[in-house]
Parts: sequence; C-alpha cells; structure tokens
Amino acid sequence: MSLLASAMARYVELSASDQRYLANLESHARPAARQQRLWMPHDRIGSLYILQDGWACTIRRTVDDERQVIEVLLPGDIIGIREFTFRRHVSEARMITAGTLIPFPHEQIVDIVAASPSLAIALFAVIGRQEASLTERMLVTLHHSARSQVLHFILETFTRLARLQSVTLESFTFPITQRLLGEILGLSPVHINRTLSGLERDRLLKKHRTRVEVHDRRRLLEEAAFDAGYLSDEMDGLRERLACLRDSGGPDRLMSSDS
Amino acid sequence: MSLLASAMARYVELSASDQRYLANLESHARPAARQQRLWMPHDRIGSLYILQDGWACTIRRTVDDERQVIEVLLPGDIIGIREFTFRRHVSEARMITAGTLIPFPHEQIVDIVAASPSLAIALFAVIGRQEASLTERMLVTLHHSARSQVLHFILETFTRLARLQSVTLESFTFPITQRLLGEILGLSPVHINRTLSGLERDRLLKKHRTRVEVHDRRRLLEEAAFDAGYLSDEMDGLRERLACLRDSGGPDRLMSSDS
DNA sequence: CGTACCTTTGACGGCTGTCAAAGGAAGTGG
DNA sequence: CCACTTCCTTTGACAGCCGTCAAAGGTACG
Repeated sequence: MSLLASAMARYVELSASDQRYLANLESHARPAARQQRLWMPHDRIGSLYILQDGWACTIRRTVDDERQVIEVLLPGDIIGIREFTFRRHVSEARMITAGTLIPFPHEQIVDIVAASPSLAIALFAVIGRQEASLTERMLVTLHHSARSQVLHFILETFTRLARLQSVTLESFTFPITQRLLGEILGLSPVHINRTLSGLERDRLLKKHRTRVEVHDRRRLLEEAAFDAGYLSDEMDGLRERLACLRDSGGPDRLMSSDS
Repeated sequence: MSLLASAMARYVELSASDQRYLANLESHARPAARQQRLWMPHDRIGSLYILQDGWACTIRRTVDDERQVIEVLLPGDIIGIREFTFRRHVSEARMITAGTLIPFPHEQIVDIVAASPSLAIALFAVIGRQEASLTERMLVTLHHSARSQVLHFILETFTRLARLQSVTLESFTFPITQRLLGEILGLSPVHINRTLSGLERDRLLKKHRTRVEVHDRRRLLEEAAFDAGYLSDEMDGLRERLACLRDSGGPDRLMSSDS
C-alpha cells in the first residue's frame, strides 16, 4: 500500500477505488531541495503537498519578524491541509531536509470529499491529530520548563517516526538545529543550547549533529510528561457508521476526475 | 436562517435540504446552567453540542493539575468538533455562562459528510478557523508580553462577537473572570490583575465585572498586534468546485436519517 | 579555501510566578 | 430578606527562568 494510503487506513477502511485514487496521486512525486520554500505568507492557496520523503515545517512570523514553527511534518503528512479552506496562506512552508513531494491542487479535496465519505472522515482524523498535537505543545509550552519542552518534543517526534520506520530511542535521526528547535518551542537558541548541555551533563540524552542518543530512557519518560494519547489512531463509532453507508450502497465516483 | 445555517453559509452555498437538515438539528435545544460540565477527560466521545446561546470553553489539564483553556466558544460554535474523530475526550468542556445547547451524536457527522459535500467543506472551514485561532494564540503567547496577550484576546473576542450581534468597542459583554483569563492565556491570575490595572491606569481600557470598556481604540489596536486575517471567511476555488459537483447532479440523501 | 551558519559560553536584566493576606462581590440556604 | 460561604479581586515582597547582547570557536557547503 502507498504511504498516503496506509496513513489514511489507520482511521478508516479504504475501498479499492480509494486506494487506486491515492496511488494515482502519488505517481507525480518530485524531488525537493533542503530549505526549499513551498509557499510564503499571503501567497494564494494553490497546491497542497504530500510529503513522501524528508522533513518539512510550516512557520509563522510575528510582527517583530521572529519565526515560530507551527508544525514539523514527517513522511506521509499532508503539508497545507491546515489552510486549504483559506484564500491566502498565513504561514510559510519549507523543507527542512531534502526530500520528495507530491503536489496536488487544493480544490481536489472537494472531489475527494464528494466521492468518498471514508477519505473525508480520514482527513478529519488527520486534521484532528494535528490539532491535538498543537494543543499538546501549547500545554507543555505554557506550563513546563524549557527542559521538559525539549524532552517532550524529542519524544513526540520519536513516537511519530517509530510509526513510519524501525527506529530505536538509543540513536535516531533528528535533523533539527538548535536554532530551529528554538523556533519550534518559542525559546531562544541560547537557552536551547544551555538546556541541551544540561541534559547531556545529567546523562539523559545527547544531541549531536543530526542525531539524538537517549542514555536514560526511564528518566526521560518521567521528565517529559509525555502521554501519547493524543497521537492515538483510535476512533469511535465512525468506522461502523461508514460501514453502514457502504452496505446501503453509496456512490463511488472517485476515478471520474482521474488524470 | 438558523444560527448554525448562517455560520455554515459563510463558507459554502447551502441547498434547501442542507438548511432543512440544520434547522431540524436545532429543534432539540435545551438550557444549560452556568459552569455546567459537558464532558470530562477520558469520557467516551458521545454528543457534540452546538452552542446556541451563552459562552462555553474547552479545557485541558497539565500533569500538575493546572488548567489551560484551549478554546472559548461563542453562539454558533460547535463544541467538540475538534475531537469527534477520537475514542475518548482529552479535554474537559463546560459552560462559562448559562446558555442553550443543541446536542447531537457525533456519528451523525458521517451522515452529513456522506450526504452533503458542501456541509463537509464548511466543517473543514470551521475547523480550519479554530485551528488558525489556536496558532495565532500560540504566536502571541510565545512572543508577546502579557499586556499584548490580554489586548489581543479581548480584540479577537470582540471581533467574533461583532459577527453575531451588534456590539461596540466602547462597552461590550465579556463574562470572563481574571482567573479564567489567566487560564486562557497561561498566565497567573495575579499577573492578569496587574496587567489589567496597568491598562486601566494608562487609560486604554477598563474591565469591570462582566463588561469591557475601551477608552483608547487607537492605542489598543496598535499594542494588540491584532490582524483579523485568520478569522476571514474567504475561501478560494472550493465554492466553484462545489458548484460544478451540484451541476453534475450529485446525490442528496440528507433527510433520509431524519428524526 | 572562504564564507556563512551553527554551537558554545558569560554577564546582566526583566518579565512573570509564587506565596501570603485582606477586602469585596455574588450565590446559597434558611 | 439576611447571614454565610465561596469565589473573585487587589496588593506587596521576593525569586527564578529565560531573553538579550556579545564574542569566539567549530562545522559545512560552495
């Protein structure tokens, strides 16, 4: 199954035509350079991008031109789904590492929603998880120390990575500079540096270049106050209701606008 | 047109059957007391509520049992739309003032999405605005002083109110205690008090009981760094695409599960 | 090989939290 | 209608986390 299809299948059953549709979308992948910009604030909404490979992020700027990263995107995520109902972007989007993108026009969401209730609900689920992730970050940001925030973000990212590929806490890819980590958590790069030094001094973990090595898993989990509940795939009642729809013979017109 | 219908009609054209469906939903309104709880964390997802009258909020708790308000809901908002794709609530929801609620089972979203692409897209638009509001708060929270945060929240709330009823900046309803304002912005009630005192001392505005009176509109706008762009109703291309669907004769089965 | 960016370290200041206590307002029950 | 209780508001003192400024060394990319 394709990357996107398996992301959606976490939430709903995909019909054969749903899967064909998603596979077809993915057939137009193209490479993206490190730091490449996908859009800027005030740009008209055009393409959304499925991130097939690499890391990306969306960014907002304050009036003082400070940067705040809103979300960090990993393979399988849809870049821009947050804003497709707006006329213009408020955020900036760019690649963090080099990678691969699958662009598709934002109006196509309308076709997807019209043709497949299952995919529509899966999109709601995707957006809901993104939003939950954001509220979780807000909670940690407003009520915990810089140290907890750093640990929390590292654990969250690890958990998301672990669903995509085989990774171990002892050492995993983490291509986030200290400056960028500051822009994610809303902290100054100087303070991020002090915090990471402290974590290394206390033998909790070490970040070197583009990797993180966890040395004391138990204390890490303790201090991070991380509860993966908000990343849960579980839904309630919706799959069953969708099944009813299918049994009663809903329409299936997804491939009609196929390119 | 009903409250909910006009909220949705901001984003898409509603067919006669869409409007009938929403009007039918609203026929089951019931009163809700001040401070009434709608659900608690870990409750199974059951009803969503359309807020017809009064103010409500959703809340998350940190591990230290501090409270963080995630969203403040005004008449026309859907309480719980954020979490309907989860199995259990992570947030708490409760009324701020007394009001009126229209409950409906969360699975019904599936029927709506299956039957009306327009309503489905409108739901995406609603969720998108909520999320934009959240990222905006995050931006202000992480990069501006308590004073700016307070001004920003007051202006945002005023702007939302102004779309519902005729209100003037000079004096409008604001049933938020200083403690609650602290829980919204992630600040201590003590500091909220100092900040409000400062704003009153500087002749910017005065909050007394359940009202806010703005004395210096110009400086308020200046200091709040408020840009209403993220509350914009505008969409791009989606209405047109929905119109194409209608012309090509999509299904219309909304009233089939009517109660 | 040079330039730009990232990391590291020190000094200093300020915004905001915590603790504590008292006065005021509002809702409750008799 | 009054008394009581609870919650909200206000004020002062003090501490600490984190931002800013500055400078230097390290690393990577062109």
